[in-house]
Amino acid sequence: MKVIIAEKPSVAREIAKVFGATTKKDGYMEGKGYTFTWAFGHLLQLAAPQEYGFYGWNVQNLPMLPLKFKLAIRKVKTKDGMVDDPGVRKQLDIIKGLFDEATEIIVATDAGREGELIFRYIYYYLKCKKPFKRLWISSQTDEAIKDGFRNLKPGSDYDTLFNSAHCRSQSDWLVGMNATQALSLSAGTRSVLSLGRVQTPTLAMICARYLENKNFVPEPFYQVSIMVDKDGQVFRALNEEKFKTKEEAQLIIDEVRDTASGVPDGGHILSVEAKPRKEPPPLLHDLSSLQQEANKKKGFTADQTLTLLQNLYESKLVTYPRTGSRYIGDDVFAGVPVLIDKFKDHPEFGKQATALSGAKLSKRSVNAKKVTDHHAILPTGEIPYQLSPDRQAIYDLVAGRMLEAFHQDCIKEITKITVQSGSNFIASGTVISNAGWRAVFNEPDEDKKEEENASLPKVKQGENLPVTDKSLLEKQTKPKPMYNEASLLKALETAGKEIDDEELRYAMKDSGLGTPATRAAIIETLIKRDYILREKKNLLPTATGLAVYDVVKDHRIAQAELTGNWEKRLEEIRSGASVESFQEEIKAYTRDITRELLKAGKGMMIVKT
DNA sequence: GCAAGGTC
Repeated sequence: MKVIIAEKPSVAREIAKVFGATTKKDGYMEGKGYTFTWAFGHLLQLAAPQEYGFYGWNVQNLPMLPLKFKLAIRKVKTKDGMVDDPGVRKQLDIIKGLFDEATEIIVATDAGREGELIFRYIYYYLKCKKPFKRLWISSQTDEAIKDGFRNLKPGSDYDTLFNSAHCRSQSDWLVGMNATQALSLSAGTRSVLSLGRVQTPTLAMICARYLENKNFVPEPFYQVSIMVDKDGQVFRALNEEKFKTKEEAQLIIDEVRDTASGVPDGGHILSVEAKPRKEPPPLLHDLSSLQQEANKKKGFTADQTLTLLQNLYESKLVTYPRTGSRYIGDDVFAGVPVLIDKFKDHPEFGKQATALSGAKLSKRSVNAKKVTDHHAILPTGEIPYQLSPDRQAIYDLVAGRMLEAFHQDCIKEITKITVQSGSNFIASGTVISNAGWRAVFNEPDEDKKEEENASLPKVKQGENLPVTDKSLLEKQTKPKPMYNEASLLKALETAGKEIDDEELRYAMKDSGLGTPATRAAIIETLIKRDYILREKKNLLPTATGLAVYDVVKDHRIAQAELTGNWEKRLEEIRSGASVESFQEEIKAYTRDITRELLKAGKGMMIVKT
């Protein structure tokens, strides 16, 4: 008997379907001489400190450097403390029974570092010795699965991938457990002051932005604008120079040849530029972009969006939610026209779905090379029935984005009129001549400038028009806004570096902080620790958060670059570099940070709020 | 009581 093990039930079911195996058993399926079972993500984790003899929280134990890490069943919190998750224990028993009967195991966990770790931890925990082969696919279509089974790889091909995964796991344990105890013990508060490779740089970003915003000194500046009249249609034109003093701006005002100063046609049209601009449709959603959109449009937290999306996924209404890819492969794209047709009767999108039906679809989101473990989020085409309003809202964001992503470009007519009246003034206006993808949600363009005119009259170069008004604008420089969940999620993708270009940001995905699946949990952890709080939409540090930031801000543990460096080393391990030298560096770093925090925490000021 | 990673 061959046993196939997947990372999660949905994938096992997909594979079983391709084989034509339909017999459902408790915790697995079977048919055609194969058995299909699954994990639920990580069933096993590195054992807690007490499993190595480090009892209690005690300075004497630090740094805790286990000689050999142990594995333990995933825990759940109950009123009696942490206990083995009963569901996990049961599934492990089922897997053990199947492995015992197996002649061969086929590893079908997700094609990536963590997928490898999920299987290997099970395999080693169960002390299994059976031979195993690896299924390596990046799409779960029938064709991709069949293809993958024709090309099974030797299990040992992925030994170095496992090594890098295991190193990642141990390193996070060593640095996180030791730093957390060191700081908590030395600060002398009885509360937990947790630190970690991901959560601490995240906290640092929130605190740094908060302080920058709070300490920002606004500087006043002055600009001049005029109102110009074309046959009764009045538009605003702005002098683009920013002046530090009122007096300088006043000189510009004084030169304006407006009607009040006795000049009937004092606005000379120097030039009129009108050019169309194409705005391509947005990419399909991955989890992070959907969380950002849902936060902006509906005010949902990252955690709420993930929960709602998981619900929709379990109801088979949307594809796998925790994806980091905004693309689909050609195989999935082939099914998109049918999918679009399913929305012809949708109350909000019906018209757009009908318009798209049979039309040429944009292929911007189609790129098999950019599909990683999972493709972008799509509706499955199943018809939803009586969704709660929140679930419906998320479902509509997914469905609407699909229609947008395959729609035509939005064509904008951008007009720029330069008016001379003493100095030069510029009027700009954007008119959408063909809405394209923007017709789906039909919402105003968010990055429109304040001074932009809704529409501009037709004027000709060389014309002289009356200037009906002139005004001095008093403005102030503004600080960067505090982080909210949307802007924080975006910043985590690029580890705090500010990159606006969508494609460029996408290229940095692998060097971001955390993963799509964990970012919501990171935010919740910081809130649970009383490091940050939600105030309206913003995420603000608490006194405790700021105190922790103050202690760690100059240490590597607070810097996103730590993850970048680890990732570089882990990638080298994956391609065969020595595991030992990295492990020694991590141990040395653990000793350093523990020693420093034991000292630094003593001077820490925790103001209890 | 603690990390980050995955998922019901």
